[in-house]
Amino acid sequence: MELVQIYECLCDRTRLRIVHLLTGGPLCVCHLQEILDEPQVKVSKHLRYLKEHGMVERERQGAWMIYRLPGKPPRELRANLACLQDCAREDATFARDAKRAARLRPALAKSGPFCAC
Amino acid sequence: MELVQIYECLCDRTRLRIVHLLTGGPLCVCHLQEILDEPQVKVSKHLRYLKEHGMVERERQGAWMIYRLPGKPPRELRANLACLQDCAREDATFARDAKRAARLRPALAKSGPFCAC
DNA sequence: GACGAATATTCCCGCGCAGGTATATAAATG
DNA sequence: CATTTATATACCTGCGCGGGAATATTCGTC
Repeated sequence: MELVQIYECLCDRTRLRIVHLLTGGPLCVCHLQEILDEPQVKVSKHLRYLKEHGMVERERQGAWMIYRLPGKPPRELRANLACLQDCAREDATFARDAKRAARLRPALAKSGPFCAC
Repeated sequence: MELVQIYECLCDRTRLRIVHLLTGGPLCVCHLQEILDEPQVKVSKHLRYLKEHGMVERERQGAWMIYRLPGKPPRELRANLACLQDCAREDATFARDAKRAARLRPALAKSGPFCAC
């Protein structure tokens, strides 16, 4: 993985928020959509971008599509994700995103057929 | 400084190399140009971009223009620069850039009126 | 002030990306 | 199979960026 590709993935606000959220664990699209408060197509397209650039993996779970960070991230990615987590701690938007995610993750664990959105 | 702006500055190969080089200390444009082996206009425009985004500062020194990283970088920038330095250590291009810079910096210290290019 | 060296700017082009609208696919449910 | 939910894709638009060619500016030297 090229270092510059990591920065290409992070240089958009929405993508940056998504990656930061996935830092806290996997999420489905509709949860991301609700947390970010952005239109579905926007979230979906950024997820596609991230997937095509090796930044995220996805896995179908019934009607949901679960996105997660790579299981075995290369060293540069791990370093940058740690840095991102560190920096995000002082940012209001990132903090709010994380709080919302914490409220929604239990629903994912239950893994019912339909989303709670 | 917005976190995403840092990534915007680093998401281009040439800019990434420039910022990494400045991590090792200030450099003038013609030295950057020689190290990167890129046309002058390309280097100059990326430097302009970096300056307008608060990533670098510049100072005239005779005929030269010396570029450097900000004297008091905010926390997020410091963290990301450290991360970049760490990641760059394992990359052939960054290593070669740094080696070339080490050979040219003494000329900057002498600070004659004209460049040694 | 003429010249050369160092650097910046202007003008142009092409491409890729961000965003939106509408439509398509896939899965679960009845 | 029809419907609803979840997600993806196709198509269009506008804009900003990367890159090159040519020109301008700034500084030092003679």
